[in-house]
Amino acid sequence: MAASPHADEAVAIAVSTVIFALRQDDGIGAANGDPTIWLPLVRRIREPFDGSWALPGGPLDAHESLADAARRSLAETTGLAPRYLEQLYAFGDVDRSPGGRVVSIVYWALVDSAEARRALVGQNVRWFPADRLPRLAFDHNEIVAYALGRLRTKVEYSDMARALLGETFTLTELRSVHEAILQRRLDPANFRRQVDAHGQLEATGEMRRTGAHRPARLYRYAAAPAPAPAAPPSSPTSSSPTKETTR
Amino acid sequence: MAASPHADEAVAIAVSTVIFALRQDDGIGAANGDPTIWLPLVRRIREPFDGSWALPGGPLDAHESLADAARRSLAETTGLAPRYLEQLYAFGDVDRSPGGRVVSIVYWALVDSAEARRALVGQNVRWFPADRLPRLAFDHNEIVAYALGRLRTKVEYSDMARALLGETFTLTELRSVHEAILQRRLDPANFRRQVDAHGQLEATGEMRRTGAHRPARLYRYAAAPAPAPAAPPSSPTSSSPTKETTR
DNA sequence: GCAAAAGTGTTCCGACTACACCCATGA
DNA sequence: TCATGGGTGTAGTCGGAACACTTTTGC
Repeated sequence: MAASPHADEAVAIAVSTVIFALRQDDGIGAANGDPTIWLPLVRRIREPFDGSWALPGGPLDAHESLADAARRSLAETTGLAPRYLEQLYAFGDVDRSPGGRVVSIVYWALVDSAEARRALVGQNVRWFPADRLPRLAFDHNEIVAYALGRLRTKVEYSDMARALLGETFTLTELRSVHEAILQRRLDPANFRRQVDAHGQLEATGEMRRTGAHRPARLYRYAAAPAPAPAAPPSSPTSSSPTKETTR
Repeated sequence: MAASPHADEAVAIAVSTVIFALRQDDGIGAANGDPTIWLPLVRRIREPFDGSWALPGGPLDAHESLADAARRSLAETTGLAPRYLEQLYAFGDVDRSPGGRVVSIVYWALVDSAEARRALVGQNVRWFPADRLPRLAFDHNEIVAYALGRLRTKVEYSDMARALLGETFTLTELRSVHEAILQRRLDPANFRRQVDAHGQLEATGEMRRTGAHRPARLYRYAAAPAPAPAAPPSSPTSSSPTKETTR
């Protein structure tokens, strides 16, 4: 049944997700300590762009919200359940998809390293370092670049980096997350003061010992995560924009 | 191309715009100097919400970009051509539109006062003060509240306020725009230093004399507007997200 | 003891704030 | 000359950046 008088004039809606995780290794096998940003892509198995790598996603089901569609397609294609999920942008240029007009509502997401290892990697799903991507299907290279920009600006003023870590962590681990995203070194002393000035961290009392040096205190987040993709008073469970997620 | 096996499961796309302007008067007729934020709404002439006020908008045409659809529907319903236009958010809750699933890609826009006076006000188009809206159709009250939040956070770090003013203006006029949006008084001395620290203003050499006091210098913006809804390197004319429009 | 990372202290600087003060005009 | 807004000067405060220094471990 056609959605408009002219069947070929219908506009399809798709929901895709740029999902980030940190990995220690460099892809060749050397775990050199400094984590870098990786993301999972799925190989397309039909035209257009058959064989190309693309963002996980799929059509919007009539009975699910946009965020639910993002979570579902993510689970179906990669097996991943993100800790953080936020709408990025709606991409709707007329010519962005050869062979049919598609508006893509794109989300971006974060998973911690443990969850990332759980991904269903295989013939058609693979992790790529965010700064060394192949030529992707559609306008997905641009979309990833935009998502990376958002990740980098948002890590500086929100607590969203916590979604990339486990329950407890050292300040050096938290700092290395920020360093991986911002791609520059941060002063350990100043970083420490900045994070505990926000008063969201509490020491667990435990220590983590690694290497030939003083052990580090372990911390956890005391406060709930900043209401990132939470809702304005109205609809608490479904998808609504944050008070101000974007600057 | 059928959108889905069941016609009633198709998801429609609409594009709507929250468009802001400043007005001196208070709606009753008293021009008391302090401008306030107003926005135009259109009266719905069919179900659902027949008779209710709603954001200007309409369906997405298959051959136009999202931003073009926003501009077109704005021109058709209100006659307005905004100076500033940027994507706000895609609203897609399942139950937001009784009688059919609709995903609304919402833009927000600014017009200057001269353009605002040009609007086709009539039986079915009227301006409302942004903080005293009636109950609107759909989730449009929430959408306006979200857009107001974005306006208020963005005015503090971008030059987007210029879209609400004419070619030349005094610093007091520019400051009163900020005050109207932020709903608080700003120190004239500090405001002056902040704006010219950004180095975007240049004095025209002209003066504006109003009232029984020292005339004020007129300024204009020297630099091009910050690339608000401009494009990452690729597509210069069409709709792409800004480098970082959202915080 | 020595290297290395954890953690503390201190200084400098730039941005924002508050507010005192002078300037130019119309009435 | 007085009221009013235009415009300048200046001292206080706050947060970030830089970096010296101490602590605690493994070897």
